[in-house]
Amino acid sequence: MRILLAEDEKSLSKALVAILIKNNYSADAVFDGEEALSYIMTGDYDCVVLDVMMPKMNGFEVLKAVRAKGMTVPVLMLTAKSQIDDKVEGLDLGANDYLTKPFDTKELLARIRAITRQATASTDNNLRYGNLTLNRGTFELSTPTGSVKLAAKEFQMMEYLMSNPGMLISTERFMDKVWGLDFDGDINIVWTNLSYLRKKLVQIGADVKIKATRNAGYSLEIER
Amino acid sequence: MRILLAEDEKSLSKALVAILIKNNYSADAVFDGEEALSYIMTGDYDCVVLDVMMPKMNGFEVLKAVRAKGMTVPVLMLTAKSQIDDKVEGLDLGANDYLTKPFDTKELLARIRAITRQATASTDNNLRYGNLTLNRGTFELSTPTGSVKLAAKEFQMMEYLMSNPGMLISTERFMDKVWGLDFDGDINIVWTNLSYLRKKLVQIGADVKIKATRNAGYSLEIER
DNA sequence: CGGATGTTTTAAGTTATGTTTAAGGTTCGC
DNA sequence: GCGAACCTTAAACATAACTTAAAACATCCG
Repeated sequence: MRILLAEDEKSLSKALVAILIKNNYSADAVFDGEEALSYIMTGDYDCVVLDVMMPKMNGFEVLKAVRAKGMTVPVLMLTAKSQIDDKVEGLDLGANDYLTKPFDTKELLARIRAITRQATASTDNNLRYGNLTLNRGTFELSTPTGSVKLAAKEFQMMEYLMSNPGMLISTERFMDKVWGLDFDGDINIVWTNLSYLRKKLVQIGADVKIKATRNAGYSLEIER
Repeated sequence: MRILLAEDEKSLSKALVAILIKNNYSADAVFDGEEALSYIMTGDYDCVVLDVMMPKMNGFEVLKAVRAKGMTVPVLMLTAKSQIDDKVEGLDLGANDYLTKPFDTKELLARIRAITRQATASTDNNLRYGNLTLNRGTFELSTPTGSVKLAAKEFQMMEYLMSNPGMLISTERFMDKVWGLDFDGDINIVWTNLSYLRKKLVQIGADVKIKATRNAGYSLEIER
């Protein structure tokens, strides 16, 4: 689950990112409205936490632009203090929820869970494909005959594959989605992790393979 | 995937085209706003990268004209430096995203992926002609009786043929589109790949042929 | 703190597949 | 029937994809 945090106050931003990561989200931070907008437009995020007061473009302007493009990504807005007018304006523009500073981190996490749940609309915490089950809480990937625990990156790759069964996902897309746009390591890292994943699939006797299509990408495929 | 690059600075333009082609896009370059507009109006492009500062018509004027005609092609604008007013103006006019010069080529590619993904997600991703269907996501060419996977070059040639059905396309044109202007190999390479394509067409029982017209070019033709 | 354990990333070597070259064959227009 | 344009095939080459090992990092626990 990838979250974008747009908050210009550096110390708060840093603290929140740490908290999010600790709670198994992958989080990217941006510090002004323009950056926020252009990161959101990549479509790589499952949730956006958007401060209203920001340099260059404020949170409302960003939200307005995002919705104008037809993007439905859940947005949680942060307002400095409980301004009724702010709330009304934000709701009109299509924000999913509000939080008034200062807030409790527990509440932030709860609201993030709430709006992302709404979006994914699935009460079931497991993903299934073929004889595979991926438990999103424990990172366990299992078949009737065995199970392994996935590491975080492996888990994100598998989660992405399993939530788009049969769809082709390019190496670059994996990079964008799992490592984030500003990662600048080698592309090899995707291949390495795919390799580990495949090994684990064999280990637990999965009837699912990760199939490569040269120059195009990867997809899950049920064997014979 | 065809991309139009409108950028008047020649050396930058050339470098970007080379990068785009290397990444399996087929790219055309234009050097002023008027040209850009008339190329965009052909409707042949899946994405436009548009510099703001250009001779004859600037990027905003072009964008405005394009949207006024009701064209929804995704547009990525390039601004010389982070001008807030520019961003706001462009967004109002219907740009899909922004990039501030100088930028990293990796970021450019990521943003192109992002805006084209949005666009292609909703619309049909297949090209059709005769009993043929070309899936642009998986590179699969199929008929009711069979299907094959195309290699990247084959795919680009076929995509180009199918998006200009019946049109005559010269060997040189193929070279430019698929291999790029600065490719300096033999012309034979086009023939070789056409040959492979034809073989695959027969294999899957296509009712479409790639017809050669001596000294003129190639075109798709439905066999009666 | 400091060693143990597990994860992520880098590096380097290997394999498979797609791309290009090369060379000879065929067809067409004159 | 001759030359230019086009076609085909196979072999040489290039590179995307894969794997493994080891280095770098992070986390946990005494």
